[in-house]
Amino acid sequence: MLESAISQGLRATGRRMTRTRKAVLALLERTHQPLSATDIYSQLQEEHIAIDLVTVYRTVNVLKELGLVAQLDLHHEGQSRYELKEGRTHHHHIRCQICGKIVDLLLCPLKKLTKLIEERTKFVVDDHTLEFSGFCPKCQ
Amino acid sequence: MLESAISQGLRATGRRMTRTRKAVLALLERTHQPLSATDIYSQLQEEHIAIDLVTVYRTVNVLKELGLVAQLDLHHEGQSRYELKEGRTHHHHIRCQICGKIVDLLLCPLKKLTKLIEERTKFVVDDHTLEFSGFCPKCQ
DNA sequence: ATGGTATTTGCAATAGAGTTGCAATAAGGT
DNA sequence: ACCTTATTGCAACTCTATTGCAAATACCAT
Ligand SMILES: [Mn+2]
Ligand SMILES: [Mn+2]
Ligand SMILES: [Zn+2]
Ligand SMILES: [Zn+2]
Repeated sequence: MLESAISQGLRATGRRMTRTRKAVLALLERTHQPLSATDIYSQLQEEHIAIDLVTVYRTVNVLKELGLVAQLDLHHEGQSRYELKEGRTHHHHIRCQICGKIVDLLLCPLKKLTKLIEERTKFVVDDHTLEFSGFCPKCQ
Repeated sequence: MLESAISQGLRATGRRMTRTRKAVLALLERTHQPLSATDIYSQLQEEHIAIDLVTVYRTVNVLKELGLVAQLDLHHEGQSRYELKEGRTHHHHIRCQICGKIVDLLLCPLKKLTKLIEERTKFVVDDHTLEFSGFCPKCQ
């Protein structure tokens, strides 16, 4: 189970598995859209799980430090979104400009390009972001 | 000259070419890095050109509406940057994680990929963002 | 050149995302 | 059950960006 596997990662860095961390993890686990901090906050409110918004921020930051969660900064969305990495490989997203729906693109086409860029720019490439936006089937 | 060409675009939309718009345009024209609003503000301060920060924001938004300026939201930079489109074609950037240097990547490798994504997701793709980060030659 | 009018500007207030300080609470090893 | 240390909630705060409004200014018509 994810929760106990994660407890280990938490303890290994002197951290503790808490009620709020369980709740955030469980929500991310069962949700298939990347969620913003306020999404997480209000979803847990609806489920009558008491958690402060600041705790949501601290929780996603811890999970990010442990490498369990990816932070997405989508273009023209004023806030970050978070999704579990668990199992899933590196991938990118497309977002509908009308309804906001976000779909995974289960591919990353940038391996070759990275080498080309390193040759041309003399940078060492460490990371990249790639995101598409447009109109989903329902909103066309 | 850029300024008079732009005056036309401004007037065509019932707008006016002003002292502050000239100053922001001239700065973007002579600078080769994408600039944030506060960059523009403080650079003009140094040049003893009086302009309020809110006017900088309003100016880049107008230039964006006219299609003269591109807004970049780079990953993990809390603020947007702006660069003139004048002459330059669609392109992407790489940023140094140490010194913040931003270099143009004079290519966009996403035309074929866009079609593939449209077929797979049934979205109509309208836009994309692509950005690399790493370590520049000096900071390695 | 002068005047009239709509646009633009600066200032102050405001909004929204995210962070920080600190006392109270709770996790978990003993 | 106890003790120590990490975590939480609340409030205050930071930072980027936007909005309302009165004063200033661009620019068109005279
Ligand atoms: Mn995803
Ligand atoms: Mn550029
Ligand atoms: Zn990728
Ligand atoms: Zn492109």
